[in-house]
Amino acid sequence: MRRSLGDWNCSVARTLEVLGDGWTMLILRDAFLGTRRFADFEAALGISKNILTKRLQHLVDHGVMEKVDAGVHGTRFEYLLTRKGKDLLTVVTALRQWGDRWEFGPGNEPILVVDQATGDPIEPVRIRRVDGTPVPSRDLGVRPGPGASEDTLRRFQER
Amino acid sequence: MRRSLGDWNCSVARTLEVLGDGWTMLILRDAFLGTRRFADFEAALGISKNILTKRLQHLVDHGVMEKVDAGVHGTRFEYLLTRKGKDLLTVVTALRQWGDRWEFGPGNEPILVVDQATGDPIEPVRIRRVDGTPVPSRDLGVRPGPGASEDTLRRFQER
DNA sequence: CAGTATCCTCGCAGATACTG
DNA sequence: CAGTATCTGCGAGGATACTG
Repeated sequence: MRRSLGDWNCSVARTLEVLGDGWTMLILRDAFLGTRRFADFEAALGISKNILTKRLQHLVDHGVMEKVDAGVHGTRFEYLLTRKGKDLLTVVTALRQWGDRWEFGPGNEPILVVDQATGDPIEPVRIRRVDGTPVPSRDLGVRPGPGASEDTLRRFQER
Repeated sequence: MRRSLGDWNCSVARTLEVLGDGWTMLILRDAFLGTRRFADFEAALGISKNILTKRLQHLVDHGVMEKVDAGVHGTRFEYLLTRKGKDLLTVVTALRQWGDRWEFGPGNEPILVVDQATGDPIEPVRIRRVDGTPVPSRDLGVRPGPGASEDTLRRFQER
């Protein structure tokens, strides 16, 4: 039986529980691009209503989006990214960036990260040393952190 | 009917086609931590053999991992991250980081990114300005890039 | 427009047994 | 050890109709 992702003592697994679903990431991508209304998500993604309802609800439940009534006359709901949600831009960007590099070819990015004040493009996510210099991925390693399980530690030693 | 993710003209969707599955990300997490052998993935994840076979095969097909015979006496297969695969560390790190911040609390990271030469921890992924200074997520915006569809552009204008 | 409420289908994932 | 082969279920996702 597959354990629930939330049971893992692992931030990666916990995060996947929130957005591991196939649609969620695409909803977020569109949200970053400014989509706010139910019908717009529906049309853009070609997702069925009941699924979209469930996904949006799930995101609201986890505090990633908030549902606000932006109705001027009558009700009109909008789904907006919270701060927690906006903080997922690194994840979306990392995904896009990898796709640009390995699955797509450069120059085709449908999403661009920009400085909101100036509108200028911003350098995409990178892993850096503490002095700020970027590290090529071949020079990067990984080791268990403070919260790692005994099992993780053991397997890490063996390698 | 749901379109195949690969049909989208979007790097995010393309990437999700490679690793959008529920297990794949966790396999990669363990791969980064040094897990190489079939049985170790199996034990660590509690995944059933046939599924694991399929996932690993999928990753090999997409050039994320390679299956090599590391047998000294007899055959012993190992699944290793390719360069393309190692380049996913930004994605895994972004996921972990978000989980640390929003779902877990700090100081619990089972994975730590380190400089392979020194072993020192490395600053996690961030989005930065061209001058190298990091940008808080609330100051970040997004706009359609070169490859954006007409539809995306239109919805972006409306917001 | 923004959803509920049903019904249905297909495929992912699990369990188990077997193989070189 | 590293899989393949088979059977089974269950639930995510789709289609459609209906509602305030």
